[in-house]
Amino acid sequence: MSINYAILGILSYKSYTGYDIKKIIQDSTFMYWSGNNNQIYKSLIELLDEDLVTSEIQHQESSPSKKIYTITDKGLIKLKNWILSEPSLPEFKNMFLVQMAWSDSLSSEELNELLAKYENDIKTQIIMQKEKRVRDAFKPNRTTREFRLWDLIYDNIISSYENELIWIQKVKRMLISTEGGE
Amino acid sequence: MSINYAILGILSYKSYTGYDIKKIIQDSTFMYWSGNNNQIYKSLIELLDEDLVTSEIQHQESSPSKKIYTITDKGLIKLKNWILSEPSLPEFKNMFLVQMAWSDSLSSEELNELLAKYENDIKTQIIMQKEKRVRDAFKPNRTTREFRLWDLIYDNIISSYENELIWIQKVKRMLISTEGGE
DNA sequence: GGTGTCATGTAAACAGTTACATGATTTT
DNA sequence: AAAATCATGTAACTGTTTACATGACACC
Repeated sequence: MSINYAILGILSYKSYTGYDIKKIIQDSTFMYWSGNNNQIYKSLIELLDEDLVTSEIQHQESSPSKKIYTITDKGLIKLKNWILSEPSLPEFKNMFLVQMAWSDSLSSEELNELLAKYENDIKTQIIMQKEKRVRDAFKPNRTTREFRLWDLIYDNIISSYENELIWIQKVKRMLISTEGGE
Repeated sequence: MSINYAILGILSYKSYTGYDIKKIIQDSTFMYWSGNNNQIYKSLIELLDEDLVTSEIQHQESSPSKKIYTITDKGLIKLKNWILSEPSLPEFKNMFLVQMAWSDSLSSEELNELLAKYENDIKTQIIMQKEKRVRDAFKPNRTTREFRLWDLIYDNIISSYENELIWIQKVKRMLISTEGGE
């Protein structure tokens, strides 16, 4: 499971509990998994079985016990090998394109409304992602280079949405400019 | 299942067999499902159960029998309602960003190599997607507007990859310009 | 007194992929 | 002679989501 590498990465930064990891993944845009319990706790069991992480139980008064996971040397090697491995291509899954593919059955008004809704949703996303960039708590910053790498990851996400915005605005222009034409 | 709407859309264009639909989806970039048998044939059974499509068996000499699926009025209504419904946001799933997040553990050379590989893969994709745009067989074109809509879908895919290329080139510049710095 | 956070985990359902199975015809 | 295409379908597995379950504390 690819989420295992995301978790190994997080643990290479610092030791965490499953609950911590869950929150980090849920709050992250680029670590795109939902981060539900089932995924995280199952992953951690797998990583333990493969000796890529160890766990230490920490009892607390008046709070549930924690299991703190720490990456092993074997885990660090596995992580580095994966980082060095062939990158995979981004997956663009956009149900809106499927909707658009058959939207010639709509009237101009209906189609314009649909496009406007999508444009609005994208604009909202851009604002949200820009806020996230400023507010996010989990942002490794051990070296100047690491800080820049993480900054560029935020750039990627924001520019993806901005590119989508430019595209949908082009779509609107192209369809309005030819309305009723031919 | 969202693929059901993609199939309804295809059948709103023309009646097809499961095998035809499978090939259309496999060849399409924006209909992003793998289009394996299990998905298609299961979907078609569901659509039949809900009376959104009907099937007609066509026997052929010296070839396996076909089941030709045709959309019903109920199916057309269901499709139109879905097209008019709230669009969902695009999903950008990019494992490369996760790789990059922890790549400060690499040397400059290793990192540059990783970035170069990704840049190359993206460039290849752009060429492939531009070829697909020209060569694709399945491209509804019943009205000028429909032709334009499909053209804009191709634009979306290509511009997504082009945006990714611009981004990775920026990443290279940003990291090289500060190499060894601070 | 209800909701939210901390912290672990499991059960059931749904979605998706890979591989298997059949059998004829066509292409290399 | 082998591989690919046409055409249907199933089995087994993997991955993902939603919901359930527990229990204490903090906040409103």
